[in-house]
Amino acid sequence: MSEKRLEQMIGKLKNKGYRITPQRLAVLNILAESTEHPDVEKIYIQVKKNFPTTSMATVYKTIVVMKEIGEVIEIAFSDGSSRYDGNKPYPHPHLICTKCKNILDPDLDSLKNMTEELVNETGFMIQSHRLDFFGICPECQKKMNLEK
Amino acid sequence: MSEKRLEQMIGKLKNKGYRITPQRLAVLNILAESTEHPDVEKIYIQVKKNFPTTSMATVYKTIVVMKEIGEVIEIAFSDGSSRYDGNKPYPHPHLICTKCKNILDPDLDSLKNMTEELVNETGFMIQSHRLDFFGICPECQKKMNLEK
DNA sequence: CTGCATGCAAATAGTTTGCATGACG
DNA sequence: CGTCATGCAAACTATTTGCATGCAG
Repeated sequence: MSEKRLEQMIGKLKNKGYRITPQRLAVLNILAESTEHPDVEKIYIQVKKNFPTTSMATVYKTIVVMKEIGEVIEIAFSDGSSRYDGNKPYPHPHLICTKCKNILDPDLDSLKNMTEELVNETGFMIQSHRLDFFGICPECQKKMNLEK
Repeated sequence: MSEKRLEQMIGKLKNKGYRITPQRLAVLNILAESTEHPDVEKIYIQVKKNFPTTSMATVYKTIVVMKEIGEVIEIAFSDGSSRYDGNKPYPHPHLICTKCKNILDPDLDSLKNMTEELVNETGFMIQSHRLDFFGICPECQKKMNLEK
């Protein structure tokens, strides 16, 4: 499944004339496999396990390339941090726990209707969107109750 | 109308024990009046017109305070830039033109339903959200057609 | 082989902080 | 008057860039 995803990413890279290096592959692997929307730090740590010489710069450069060719999306937060998603590199809703920082991808079909409504009302040509919900996940709610 | 908004902001500041300085007032004025979601730069330029000695640091510090007391929201984008809204300092949808960078506040009542749906499905306790649509506004669409 | 990718270090940009001075309450 | 805010400059942090070397194609 995410095996396929990795193939897709590699294919697109080759198509665009980029080279497939071991470091890039390692970064792609994490971006393709991970459904947890990792940040740069996390990717870097992971990549170093297999490729100890890898530099932060390479991780950043790889992400820039992947964003450019539309195979990775960035989710930037107001605190300056960013998380990345190469598993579903298209706009989709996020459900973010402000306690444990986990990010889920809920299904929200009604979003399509909302977009259509917006087009009709405003005349905008919609290109993409961003929908994040912030809250406390059930697990963290339990923990908070126990602490009291 | 936004006169009232300014009063609100001032009141909250006083309540929390913060002082009302001319520089803060100037920043608050812009944040309260403006429906265009200005960035720090824009606020700074405006404030300098009336208070030439004002520093960037003061603008930043004022924004930090206003965010803390919930009277201003920040909209951070993936390119690192941020825009601020003191006119409607609560979560609401944005409609952003990627050409001219204008930001509108559309009405989308169905968002409430969406949130309820989410709570039922996931058990999350929702605290806030962020909903941005990116596209081309009607004016920019016209310009693009003329250029062809 | 040729040129793009790597990785180190230096540069950058936006934001934050420390501190002496000034002014709100 | 005491304390907090200002404004300058320095510090900081995350990201980007330049360049010599390495390696993919």
